[in-house]
Amino acid sequence: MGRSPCCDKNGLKKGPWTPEEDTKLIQHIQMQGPGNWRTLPKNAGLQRCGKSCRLRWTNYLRPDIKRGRFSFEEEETIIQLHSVLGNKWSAIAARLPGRTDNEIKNYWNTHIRKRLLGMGIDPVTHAPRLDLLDLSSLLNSPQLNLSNLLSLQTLINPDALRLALSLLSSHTENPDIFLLQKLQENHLLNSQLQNQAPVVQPNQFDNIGTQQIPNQSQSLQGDMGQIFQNNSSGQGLNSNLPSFCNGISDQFGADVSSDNSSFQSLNSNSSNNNSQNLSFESGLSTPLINGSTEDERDQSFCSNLLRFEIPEGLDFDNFM
DNA sequence: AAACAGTGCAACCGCTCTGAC
DNA sequence: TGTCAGAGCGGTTGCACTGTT
Repeated sequence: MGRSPCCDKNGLKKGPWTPEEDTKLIQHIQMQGPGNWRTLPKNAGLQRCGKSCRLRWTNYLRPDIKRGRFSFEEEETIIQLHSVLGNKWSAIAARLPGRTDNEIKNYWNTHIRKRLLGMGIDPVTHAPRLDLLDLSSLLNSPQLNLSNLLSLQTLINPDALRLALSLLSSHTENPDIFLLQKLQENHLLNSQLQNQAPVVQPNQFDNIGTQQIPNQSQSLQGDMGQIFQNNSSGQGLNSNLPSFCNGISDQFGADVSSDNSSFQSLNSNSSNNNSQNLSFESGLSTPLINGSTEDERDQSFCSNLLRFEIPEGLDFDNFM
């Protein structure tokens, strides 16, 4: 179609804005309003394209922009919204007064994403990915039993399973190698029986609310419950998780053993299969946590992440 | 003190969406 | 109904800053 560019690139300035340019833009918008962005630079006496002016204004100069470090509440809100909305940064920004989509996007990519990965949580699906955790520390514990291993199989990527097997193979005194081999065999069997990968893939839950969730995900709740149930007695997987993720297992242990509600979001959605009636209120009313150290922050961050539930009655249209 | 690597963020790019004609 | 321009959006880049060796 050959659409014309938004502006004539020749002679127009690019790169960082100077204070003088900022002043010109602010003064013009305060007097005239933004109006037409394409004609704005000329009227304001700026050697910039309209698009650059619009971005500068919306991302930096707007008077209602809140600058500075994200609070913990904001961070939690971002994570929770992202788990529902995905990379709809503008929709997320609409729920965070004073924050821009660009700012949130940057903060996600530079801080939150890394932290989630470090905790073994897939930043795309927000599901725990045990294959992202340190499997060697996980498997070197004598407390690992067949029940837990069989429970893990829906979460562990077959490649990670093979890796774990090889790790255990190097510890010949460890009797769990037999169990792991059984687990791998079971994996192969599942793969043959079902014409799909028997693991939780990153995008497995992308279509929650819009289509039927595979049975695989329904088994997830029971599996996770089984895994973390042992935790209440101080045994089981909890002690095998890396220290930075204690918050996860603590929370799971408590929640699952009491009411089996962890991961309810996945199942409640799959059973309801009705994204139109979901409400976001409880999802946004996150508890205020005053942890000040990074460790405390990570722990509560970790636990609350996995507690997130997509409430019934959420109306996605409100966010789009 | 200098070199290098890692990190954070503002700004840009290019595609998509939307509404006017 | 199709075309087009404006605006919005998500992904990416480039650079300044900071920490480490």
